[in-house]
Amino acid sequence: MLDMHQKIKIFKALGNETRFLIFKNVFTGGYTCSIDKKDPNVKVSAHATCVSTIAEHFEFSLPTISKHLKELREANIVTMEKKGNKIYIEPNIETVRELGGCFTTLVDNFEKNRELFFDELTLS
Amino acid sequence: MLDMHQKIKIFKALGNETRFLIFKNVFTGGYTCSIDKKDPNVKVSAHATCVSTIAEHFEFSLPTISKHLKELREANIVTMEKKGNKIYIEPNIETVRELGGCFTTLVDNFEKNRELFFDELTLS
DNA sequence: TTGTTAATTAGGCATTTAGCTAAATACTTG
DNA sequence: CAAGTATTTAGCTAAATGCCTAATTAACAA
Repeated sequence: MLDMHQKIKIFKALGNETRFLIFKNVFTGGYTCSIDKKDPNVKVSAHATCVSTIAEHFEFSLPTISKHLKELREANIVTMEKKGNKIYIEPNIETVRELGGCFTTLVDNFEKNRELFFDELTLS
Repeated sequence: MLDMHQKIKIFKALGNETRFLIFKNVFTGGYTCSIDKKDPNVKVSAHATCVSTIAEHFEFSLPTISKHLKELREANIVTMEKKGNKIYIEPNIETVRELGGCFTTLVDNFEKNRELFFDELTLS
């Protein structure tokens, strides 16, 4: 389960346009660069991409993108794995799934509680 | 459907501990103050609470809480309705539900695409 | 070993954010 | 209308954020 501070970290990470777009890119942009051009046998996964490849899609400097990626990693919504001198980045599906679940649970509980509340009213 | 900038606004709003806790309070703290003490017939909803009641739960000044609430409202995750000289605040369930759905869809699509990707690999 | 590529760290600067107090606005009540 | 209650606005400051360039680290390749 994600605790409060983990959730806040995730929201802070995604609450910036650049990081949001980087996150999107990690999710959707992986196919074109998932396999190392020089060594097609090196497959990290269907989606993995690397820091400089992501940076190509942005106007910002590489250090800026690197720093943003660090924040996404610290929020645990992407994973980074070093292979050779590259770092491969993937979305952390488990965390994203859990976060979605939190919202769904929140809404469900709210509506259940609201029902209970009005039930009590009609009884009294 | 929530567009990108709406989502970023929501994440930014929830990516601050104070606002996160205010949001939590709007969700969970409503029962004790939902009915106007002086006029029990004024019921906004099972959950509505007001600015100063929320502020009681925090060490911060009222203007600070007010400003945070404004940000939550502008992110469209709470609604505020004026009745007399009080403002009643409720969670915006529809937005929260939609946000949860976004994450679920994201995860589902990712996994579907991953399946497709590996299917293609085995075919070739 | 020397050069090249990939990424991070350090340090600096401009902007934004999060808090405060004091003042203003809006509504209610005597 | 005057006093009281609820909330927002204005204006300020300290801290955090987001960006940059230059320097550093790490791995690979000739």
